[in-house]
Amino acid sequence: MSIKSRTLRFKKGEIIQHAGELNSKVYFVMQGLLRSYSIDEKGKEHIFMFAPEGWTMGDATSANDPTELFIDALEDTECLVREKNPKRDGTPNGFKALAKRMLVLQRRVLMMMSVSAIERYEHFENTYPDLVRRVPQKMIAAYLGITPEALSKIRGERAKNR
Amino acid sequence: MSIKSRTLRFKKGEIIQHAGELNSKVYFVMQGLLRSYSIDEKGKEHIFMFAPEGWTMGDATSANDPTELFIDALEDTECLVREKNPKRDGTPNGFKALAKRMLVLQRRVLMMMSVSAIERYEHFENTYPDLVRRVPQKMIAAYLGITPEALSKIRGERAKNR
DNA sequence: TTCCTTTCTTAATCTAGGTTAATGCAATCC
DNA sequence: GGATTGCATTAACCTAGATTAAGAAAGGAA
Repeated sequence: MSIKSRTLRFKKGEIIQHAGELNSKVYFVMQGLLRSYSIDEKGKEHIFMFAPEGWTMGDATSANDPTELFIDALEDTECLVREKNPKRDGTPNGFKALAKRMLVLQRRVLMMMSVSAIERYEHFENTYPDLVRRVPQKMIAAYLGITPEALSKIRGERAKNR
Repeated sequence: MSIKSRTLRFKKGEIIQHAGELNSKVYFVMQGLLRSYSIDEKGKEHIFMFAPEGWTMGDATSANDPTELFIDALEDTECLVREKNPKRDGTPNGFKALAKRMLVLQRRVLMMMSVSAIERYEHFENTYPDLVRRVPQKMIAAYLGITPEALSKIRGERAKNR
């Protein structure tokens, strides 16, 4: 294990990454505890993950895009820092593809925690405009994590208000 | 793009992968629509993802472990099939590490959809026994996707029943 | 120590979404 | 064609968890 990487120390409470800034680093925790989290419009924190000893912490966004998560140290922490996204290939199974799927998953987890069923539905509509027609309602409900009855109600109410 | 891969066709409704069996394949959809899902103890389906044209569908488990998801075709589908987990390296940023993080995420999404707050808390306890003491309650709540008040109530009730 | 801030708990209320059940429709099979 | 099966909708009721508020306990800083 000797890709170029240096050791960094963070003090308890220190903010390592602010959402919205560029940060191409990944942190491997040797000692201590990091966490990553987002803050929604209401100011509420949603913790994406904890990284104690032996875990790796990083935002799934590409090195060129603004980060979506805050990262801070919950304890005095010592870790190895590396650059993320070695830009190998574009094959369907390459790093890039995996990284992209990670990002989708990261957002999905955060959505499940922070937004209401109707917002998740609307996000689904935007992400996959054609699937709304290709897939039965009850499957969309199962994807959103609600019952078909709840989805039907939501859609009914939304249709009324317009 | 020419890793060895062959084309397969599935008919609408066909089940491509059963949870619990070994399956080392990854499917890249050329035409049609696949979905992956789990079935919980109550028999309820939870859809993990849809894969229309251009998307890749695969279970995040390693090629040697039993799968956790069902995969079926929602439409007649044509796709490229490849083997997953090219076993490159064990560096913290290698495929293996990424794949492991994917699996954790996959499970987390499914948990958010299918299990109650108290079950998520107990799963957290088992996964990170020491973090329960190292991290403030309110942060555990933010990780579970509930309020600190709700977590406090849950813990209080559980302490009573024993 | 004392003060101050943050965290945790308890309790009263509220609400999004679940559950159950009935109905109408569309698709599939004989 | 009729019969069966599965899907979508509506409505009445129920419950897990949110919200609000107020104390109690626990840390930190002086």
